[in-house]
Amino acid sequence: MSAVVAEVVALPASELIDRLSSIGGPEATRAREAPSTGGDFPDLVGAVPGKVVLRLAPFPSGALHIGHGRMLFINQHYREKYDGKILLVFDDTIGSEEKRVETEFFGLIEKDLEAAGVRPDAVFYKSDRIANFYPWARRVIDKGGAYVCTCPAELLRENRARGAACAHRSQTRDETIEEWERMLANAYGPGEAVLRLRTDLADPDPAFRDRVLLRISDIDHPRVGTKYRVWPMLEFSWAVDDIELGITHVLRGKDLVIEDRMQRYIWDLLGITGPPFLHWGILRVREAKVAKSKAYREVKSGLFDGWADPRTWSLLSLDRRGISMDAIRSFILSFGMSLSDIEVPAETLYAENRKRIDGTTVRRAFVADPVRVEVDEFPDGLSSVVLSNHPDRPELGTRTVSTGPGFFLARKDLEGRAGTEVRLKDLVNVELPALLPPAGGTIRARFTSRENKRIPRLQWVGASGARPVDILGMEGEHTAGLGEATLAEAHPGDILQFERVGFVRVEKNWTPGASPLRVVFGHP
RNA sequence: GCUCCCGUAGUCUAGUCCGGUCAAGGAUUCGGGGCCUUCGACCCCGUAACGCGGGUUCGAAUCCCGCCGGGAGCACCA
Repeated sequence: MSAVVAEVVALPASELIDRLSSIGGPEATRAREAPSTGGDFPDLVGAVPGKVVLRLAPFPSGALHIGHGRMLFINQHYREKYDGKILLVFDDTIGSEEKRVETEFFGLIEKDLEAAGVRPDAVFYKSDRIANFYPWARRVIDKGGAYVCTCPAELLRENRARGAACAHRSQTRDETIEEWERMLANAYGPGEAVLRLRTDLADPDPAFRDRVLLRISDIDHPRVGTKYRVWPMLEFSWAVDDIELGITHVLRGKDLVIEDRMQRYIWDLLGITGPPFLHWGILRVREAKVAKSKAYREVKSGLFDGWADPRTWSLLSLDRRGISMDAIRSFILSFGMSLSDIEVPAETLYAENRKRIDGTTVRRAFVADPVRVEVDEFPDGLSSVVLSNHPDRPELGTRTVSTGPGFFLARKDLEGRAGTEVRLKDLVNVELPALLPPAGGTIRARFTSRENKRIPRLQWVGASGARPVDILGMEGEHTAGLGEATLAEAHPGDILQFERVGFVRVEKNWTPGASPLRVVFGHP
């Protein structure tokens, strides 16, 4: 029975509703009326459970970031809903000078997917499939749907804006075939000739007028080198591969809407019925200001600490900060398939993560910029104290830490409190001296009482056994401080809450005399 | 400028297709209180929204028209 309950509790609300509805009865009604916390995901038209095939198509030029996360988790959501398959298709056509394919990112992206728990059912590389695009191009040409244009790119653009035809547009089909063969036979250099789709120059959408299907590039591809010179554009390659790979539903960002129309246009021309398209809007996390290209530069230059640097906001970096993929998934799915562009504060993601870790995360004391405080008249026999690991969760146990008379307090906590009585949290009350010391100095405070007074309560670390700690912050900055002695037992991967600082993830354990405890700041 | 898309509280979202059960639900933020985690955890309570103007209707967040605002595309990038 309990196993059944656990299973039901673990189900996403949408699936719960589906299942209850299939059972029928009053439960179904209640579930349907229950308020939804998540976003809305429409049914996929024509989807047959077990037969749905989706695809992820990243361009290997960087680590996946939270925006890509939306692609990942939406596809994953539908895969689960319909018991479908997900193909990972690296969109590694030749790109451009600015946007290059790099080998290292194939592995990195597969790692990202694994971390996200999205296991593709198969992996493909566009670059393996280039030759196959040529006969398809020929089919389009045979239908009279394309022509070879040798206009310079700028002229092509101008004509497109004006809706003007160039001389090449009136090519006969045979001429096009001949020119196309010449393109394939290396008669043209890069930029000298392209195969263009013949749409309608009067099309109201200037973006849709005679777009380019294939072009010539001599860029050295990391997987296939210079084996091919004629490369497909994204739209054409997908017009082919969405059919060849048997994709049943294309889910993509709304920046790609015009590509839908291109693909459909080509399919109509060839008498093919392709899959339907669904889109989502742009998702931005307010704090994630670093653009992908900048992150790329900073990682390359070494200014950032690799793709897991917190400043990249890559999925890898969030994992490093102890933000679970499950939290990221819920966060992302809460936006549904909305087409409006959204900017959401990172706090919303943090809240999602907190729900998962707060109840199970032990509390530890840490003070930044520590000031040594000697407490005069500190009670004899109070050499240690038993503290709860979690204020509301006794089941998380306790730990014993050694106390005074020597302590470290955070300088920030001391500021403005000279000469006042404060409480060392969970311990004793002391009176601070009238003057605070310069950096590195020691102050003497005086023990006053042990009663629980409602006065400012300060975080403290017992001087005996205090461990050095280094926190890597979200801006890549390091904060040095001291933590309680129990931190000697913290291991890489542990998630802790430094009280009044925030949740951190341990990256490197403390080693006597060699290394401080290194942690990465997660979130408040 | 042209094309397409989107407008529910500070932010995100449910509801809009099939008008009444929505004097609009949830999350987060914010405010107040609690707490030996004060600011920034956690718990409790609370504030807060249908972009504007017309129309249809007994009745509109939901349907129609106009306006305004925001975004994306207009690359031989993806």
